[in-house]
Amino acid sequence: MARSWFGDPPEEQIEGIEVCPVTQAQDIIAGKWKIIILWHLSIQTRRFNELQRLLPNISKGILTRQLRELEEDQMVHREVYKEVPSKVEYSLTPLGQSFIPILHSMGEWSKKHLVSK
Amino acid sequence: MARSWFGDPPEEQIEGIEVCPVTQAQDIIAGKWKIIILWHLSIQTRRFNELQRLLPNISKGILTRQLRELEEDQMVHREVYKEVPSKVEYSLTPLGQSFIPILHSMGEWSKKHLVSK
DNA sequence: CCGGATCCCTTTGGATACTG
DNA sequence: CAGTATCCAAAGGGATCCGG
Repeated sequence: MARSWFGDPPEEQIEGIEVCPVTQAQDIIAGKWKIIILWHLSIQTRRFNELQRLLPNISKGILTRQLRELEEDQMVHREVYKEVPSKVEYSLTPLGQSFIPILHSMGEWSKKHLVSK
Repeated sequence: MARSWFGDPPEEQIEGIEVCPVTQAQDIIAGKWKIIILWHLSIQTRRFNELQRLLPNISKGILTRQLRELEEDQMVHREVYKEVPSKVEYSLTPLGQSFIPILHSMGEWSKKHLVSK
């Protein structure tokens, strides 16, 4: 698309409306299990296997990936213990903890409005 | 998946922990644009074209699909005006409105914690 | 055995052209 | 204006295998 004008044809936004702020959050909590994982971790620190058992039918691979992504987004902390049967604990980072109220609101909202859906 | 056992083989849950409640919510707000759309509608009712312009680069097809899914989940109401240049307005249903506090919390959280991520 | 990497398939998102 | 239909690309998810 050639810009055949001089000057600087502005991007033609709708009135000066800025991009809504939830876009960032959306990005972090996307993924089929992210919110659920965060919710469980908001209750207590969990080991890998515990998480897997808590989640309906998630596979190891997926769980690993979702956790890694949450780690990259600074939401989850991963603590590896160098033991014989290896042991890894996941917990919320400060950023993750700051998200807890929202998680619990969502939990309440779910229980209240989505009962038997 | 056939249950080849008599009795009722318990699902081998970890201690009596029930499925976390956010699962339902997760399902509704999954989808790349759902939260963003809901957020915009929480500010005011919008027409199809307005939404399309408010969202960065969403295509008609996707926008339609996301809106339809939100409609199925009773989050969004679709009002069609039988006029010559057709006109459709989207707004939040009562259920959708009950979700507003969470949307705004997420917005605040985003602004506060994810500034320049 | 625990945790994770790999591979493959399904689902989702997206560009474009066409319709009422 | 507000969609549908089609086709394509990309992401996401899941079974299996690998390293300690």
